[in-house]
Amino acid sequence: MKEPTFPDSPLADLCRERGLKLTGQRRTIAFVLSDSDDHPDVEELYRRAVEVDPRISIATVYRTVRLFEENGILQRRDFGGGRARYEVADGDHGDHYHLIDADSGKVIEFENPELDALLDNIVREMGYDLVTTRLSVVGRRKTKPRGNG
Amino acid sequence: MKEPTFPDSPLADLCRERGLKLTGQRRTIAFVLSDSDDHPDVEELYRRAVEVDPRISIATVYRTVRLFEENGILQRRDFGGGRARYEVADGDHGDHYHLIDADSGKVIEFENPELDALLDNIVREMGYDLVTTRLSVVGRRKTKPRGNG
DNA sequence: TTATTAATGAGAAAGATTATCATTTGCAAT
DNA sequence: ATTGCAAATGATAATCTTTCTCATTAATAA
Repeated sequence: MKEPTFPDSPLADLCRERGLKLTGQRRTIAFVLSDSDDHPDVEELYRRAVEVDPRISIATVYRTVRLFEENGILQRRDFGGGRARYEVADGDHGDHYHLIDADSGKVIEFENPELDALLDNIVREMGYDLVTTRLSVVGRRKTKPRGNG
Repeated sequence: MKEPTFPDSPLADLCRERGLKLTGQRRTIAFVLSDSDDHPDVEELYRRAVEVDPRISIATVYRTVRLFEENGILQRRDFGGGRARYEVADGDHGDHYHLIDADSGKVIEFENPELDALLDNIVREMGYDLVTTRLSVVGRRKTKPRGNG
């Protein structure tokens, strides 16, 4: 049998809480996701999952990632490059945003309550309730902002 | 020969200004784009272009759209649904943003100087110069905000 | 443990985009 | 206007990501 043993991750618990069947594969993928603080694509998630349990197929990673997204456990992101990337969804309040370094492509996360409030306001004044915000700003590192340049 | 006759569009001029060879197909695609105020995908652009000049292939639309994006003439957008969508790039100031109706998928454009300023500020304080902002908020139409519901 | 129903694996299929290559075209110089 | 040549195009093959199919396997409740 050789089932790999590791504790249930926070995401695995969430999975159960939502009434989703907690299969071995989902447990593994949830574990891997809870362990990640970056924005892996499906291919990368598959690589990490296989390290934990080789008895997993990429089709299942695709399926699970979609399931988790539909259930608000994951959020899909598009940073260009043709493939979707995923990260654990934020809680009820305090979305976070992404700054992408124009030169290196590096993704830097940030939060900003003032921005949260402003967006909420703008959307409300247009007659809508805010559901999700997808914001990424592309920036270029400033050339030594100190002194007189 | 049967070359369709229509004036050079603003985008065609831009194309020339950037030193790009202005072929018949590019002229047609530029014309179609200048004429569009929505966010067509490549398939849709192809449809519109063929109406103007049937001697055009979808491969060329893909190529042109990529070329224009690389030269800052177009901006690629991702509204979900698996295909890239395009719109004419904003000028130097005043990006615009998108509100997506969660139920209908309709895209509503808006501008907001306060948001422009705040984003600029946030990015600057992180040590970057803002290059592009990609913001779309998903919202759900409020259930009759009048009275006491 | 058994039944039931859903999930999985492996690969085929679909959908979007890019590459290939022979042919055509824009454009600069004649 | 003609010529020459590099670059663009058309048609289609190839690639890449994601979804689907279906026989097999596994999770949950009784």
